[in-house]
Amino acid sequence: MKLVTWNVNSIRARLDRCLAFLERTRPDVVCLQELKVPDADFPFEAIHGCGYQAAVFGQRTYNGVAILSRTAIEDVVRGLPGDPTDDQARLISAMTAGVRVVSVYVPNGQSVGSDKWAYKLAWLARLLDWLGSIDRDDPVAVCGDFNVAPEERDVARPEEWAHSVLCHSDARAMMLRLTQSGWVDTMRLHHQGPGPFSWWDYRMLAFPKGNGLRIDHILASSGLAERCSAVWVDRDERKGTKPSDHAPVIAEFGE
DNA sequence: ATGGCCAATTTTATTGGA
Repeated sequence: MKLVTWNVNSIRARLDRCLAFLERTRPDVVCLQELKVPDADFPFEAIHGCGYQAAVFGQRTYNGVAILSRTAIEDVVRGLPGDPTDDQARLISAMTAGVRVVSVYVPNGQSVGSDKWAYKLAWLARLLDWLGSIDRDDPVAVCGDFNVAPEERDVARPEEWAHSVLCHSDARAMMLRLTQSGWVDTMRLHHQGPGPFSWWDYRMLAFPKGNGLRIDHILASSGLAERCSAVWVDRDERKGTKPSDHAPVIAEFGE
């Protein structure tokens, strides 16, 4: 089973690239983030034409997450529990291909100390609470843009990013709690770094200069992680015309 | 062997991203 997570930074702006990626890579399941469309404007027909079902939790302008699958998608749950006042479309979960799949878009946090920073930490705390209630013996994959580079080896230039919202110790502590509670960072099963990176800023020639960070992750429950045979980043997706600033992260699972 | 922000909307500026 080939599983992908990809922050596309607008599904409408990225549709052609997204379809070409599906044709070339033929993943079984794809978690998308930053759709930036309401459900009504999601390109269901084009995705179906590629052979994929889609479960969508969209939102106008910002956020929006989806799960695509070549097989049936069941038990779709939209939104992260724990705060009835939160109306941001940042999490969708569903059963497909024998796995509970979660597509997450963690808040960026903008700047340390801002209102958005507080929202990021509160959202991560809610995510940890919710994931704590899930049995890690079941096959579960939590995939998405976590907006956290968990360790120094996840940053090409750590000194440059030391004070950013992506590397702050409070955010890193949340990721550490996840990986210490039975959620396996699948990339680190197969690659010890530095890198591979999954995001490069559009500005300042970050990509050609190699100024990347690993902020997109595929976490697997203990039960699923045992089946993880390979993980990699499709770096080529960051090249060429109109790329997303994120590259897809891909994990392969046996059986 | 990549390229000097990008996308959406509030649209010829502004906001948020990360």
